[in-house]
Amino acid sequence: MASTRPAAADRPATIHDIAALCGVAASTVSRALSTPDRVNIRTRQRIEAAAAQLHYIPNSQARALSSGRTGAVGVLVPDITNPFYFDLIRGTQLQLKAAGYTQLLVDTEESDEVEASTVEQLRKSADGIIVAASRLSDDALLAAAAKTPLVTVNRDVPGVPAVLIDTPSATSQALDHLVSLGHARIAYMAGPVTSQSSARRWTALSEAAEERGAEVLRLGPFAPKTQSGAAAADAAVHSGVTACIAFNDLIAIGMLQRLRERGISVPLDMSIVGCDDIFGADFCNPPLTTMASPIEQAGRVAVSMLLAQLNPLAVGGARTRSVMPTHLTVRGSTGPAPLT
Amino acid sequence: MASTRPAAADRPATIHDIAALCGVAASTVSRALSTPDRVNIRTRQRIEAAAAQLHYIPNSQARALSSGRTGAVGVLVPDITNPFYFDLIRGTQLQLKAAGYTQLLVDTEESDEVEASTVEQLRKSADGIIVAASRLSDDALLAAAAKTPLVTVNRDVPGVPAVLIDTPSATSQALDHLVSLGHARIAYMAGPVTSQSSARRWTALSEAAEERGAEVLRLGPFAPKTQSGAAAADAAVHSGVTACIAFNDLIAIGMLQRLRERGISVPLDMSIVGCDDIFGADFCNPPLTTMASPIEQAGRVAVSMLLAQLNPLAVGGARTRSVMPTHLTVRGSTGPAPLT
DNA sequence: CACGTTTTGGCAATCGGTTGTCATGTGTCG
DNA sequence: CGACACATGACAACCGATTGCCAAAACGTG
Repeated sequence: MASTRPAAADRPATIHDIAALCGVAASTVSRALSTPDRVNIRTRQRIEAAAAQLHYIPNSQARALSSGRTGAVGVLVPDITNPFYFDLIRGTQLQLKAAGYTQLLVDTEESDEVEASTVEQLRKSADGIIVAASRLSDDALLAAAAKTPLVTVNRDVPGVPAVLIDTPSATSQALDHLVSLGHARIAYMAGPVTSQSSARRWTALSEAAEERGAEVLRLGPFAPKTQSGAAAADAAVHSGVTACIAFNDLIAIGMLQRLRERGISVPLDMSIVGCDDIFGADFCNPPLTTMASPIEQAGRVAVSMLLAQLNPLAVGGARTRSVMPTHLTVRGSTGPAPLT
Repeated sequence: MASTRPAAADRPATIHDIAALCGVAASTVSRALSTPDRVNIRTRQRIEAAAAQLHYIPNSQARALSSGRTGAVGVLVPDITNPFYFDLIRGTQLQLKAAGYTQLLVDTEESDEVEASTVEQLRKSADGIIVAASRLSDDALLAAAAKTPLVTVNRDVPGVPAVLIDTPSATSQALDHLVSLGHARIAYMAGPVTSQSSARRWTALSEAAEERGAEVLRLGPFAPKTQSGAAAADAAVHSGVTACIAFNDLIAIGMLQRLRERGISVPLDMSIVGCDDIFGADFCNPPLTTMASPIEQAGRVAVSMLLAQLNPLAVGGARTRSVMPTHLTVRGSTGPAPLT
């Protein structure tokens, strides 16, 4: 049909196109689509019909610019290739999508600098941020949280909403498990020095060990990668312990491989406990005894907490801290202590 | 200092703040920052100093709105939790960051509908799109590529730039390997029906089998998850083959687990070949013989091809197709055919 | 029927940049 | 020394939506 409008080009439709088609003002279209109550139901239906007909998709940039809300949430993880984060990412992705948000996933490469600059960057282009296993200092996190809605995962800083995974308590379970199997000298293969969860876990472990009269020693730090497992295994063997609790499954799996290479039997000569129950923990050789937790759920909870900050509609203050339970999953990598 | 300007608030600095500080127009600031040559070097330096002093960070929304360029690239994968994509994602992330782009990672949940709507969505908020293992039809992909710069990975559609992983040729290698071990009846455990790589691989495999006088049969389809491995293993056992080539490592690993449960020895009773050499393929039990390729590099190449589309500065036409080599990595899951 | 109240919808400013146009100012050359 | 090209920077129009403000319309009531 011959139209007098400038161009019904192939270009995506805007509210102006809709307005022209309906013979109303662009602002009315905007209202009809975002605050339906402020507009006559019949006008609204005409507008909705026109929007559908034109395959209208709102321009998120423009919306962000004028409203200040971007509809995006940044999710920062230290290492995308660490399977631990798969489930977390999956959880955040699902929950964010359900709420109509877009996930901006960034790998901070275990670097506090990348993390800091990303947080700063995201302050403009995201409505909120979820930071997993932050490498930032408490102060930096606190400052960031003051400027942007932010939720941490596995990082406990007073004043910053957080989802915590209760590995410390699972650590005691792991210790009990090993002690009951007759192990008396146990090593903790520590994670990065900047990792708060590693520190918390070691504290819990050494306290629990004292109560039970077991001896624990701390080795490392080790990078949370399977490659570090070789060094960890060698350190463990050299230290003479009969059982190890690793910072995470990656290190534990790496140890398994190295010990096998060295002809040291797991669990006959050495027992290994991992942490996180990542992809692979159930099919490595031997299958790994590890501390499991509902990671995907942690991601969902983190999103919920963040959204509660963004839309403080609920009267009661939103939960600002959530602790995910963790339990020990016993598989084949732990067994009775070798006879001396 | 007492300033006459409206507000030196805590709010992030804009080019207007810089302009006011330097006593020039905002447009000059814009030019100084984006087209430095168009501005006097001394003015420019003053502006740059002011920008640094004010910790100026450009607002990406505003920039996107007026320039049309968002500085973001969408990366679509069917399943974030599939380890195959870790390396790909890592590759795209690194290369994109190096080029100053932001990665928008989306999990399309193996759904063509989600994929289609995401592509449409991203058309506005990203400068280009990389689609891994697309579930869309050739026509849909072609149409999308016409509207948005787009590169596919592992999906060959004429007219759409693509990075292909040459698993078909590796499939022949795998077949040779198995035939030389004495296997005569071999099953291919197919992937999703919508997966083009699965189809291509089957074609290559059946052709190669004909040349070599081996018998191959196709079982499935199976979902690319370890859970499907159980069904795959049972189907393989029932079919009476002595060796299987699986669509990917997830299925292969699942088969390993199931066969172990059923007391069938790998590789004594059954040989298994996977594909992708994902995380876990080297430490499962037994370690998996699999077809390996430089996935991270594939991600980087995909980004390069996309960026070449975005900035067609090079005179010669950009490469529109790139094939990544694949080779067979022999580990413990394959061995001589059992004596009949 | 007049008046007050509530809906309803239009106008225009605004978000923070980019970019085309144009008026200067500077330098070079014949 | 005049003419001309070019470098420079100001102005203003946009990009596509949101939103405060106000006027017109619709409604109800006495």
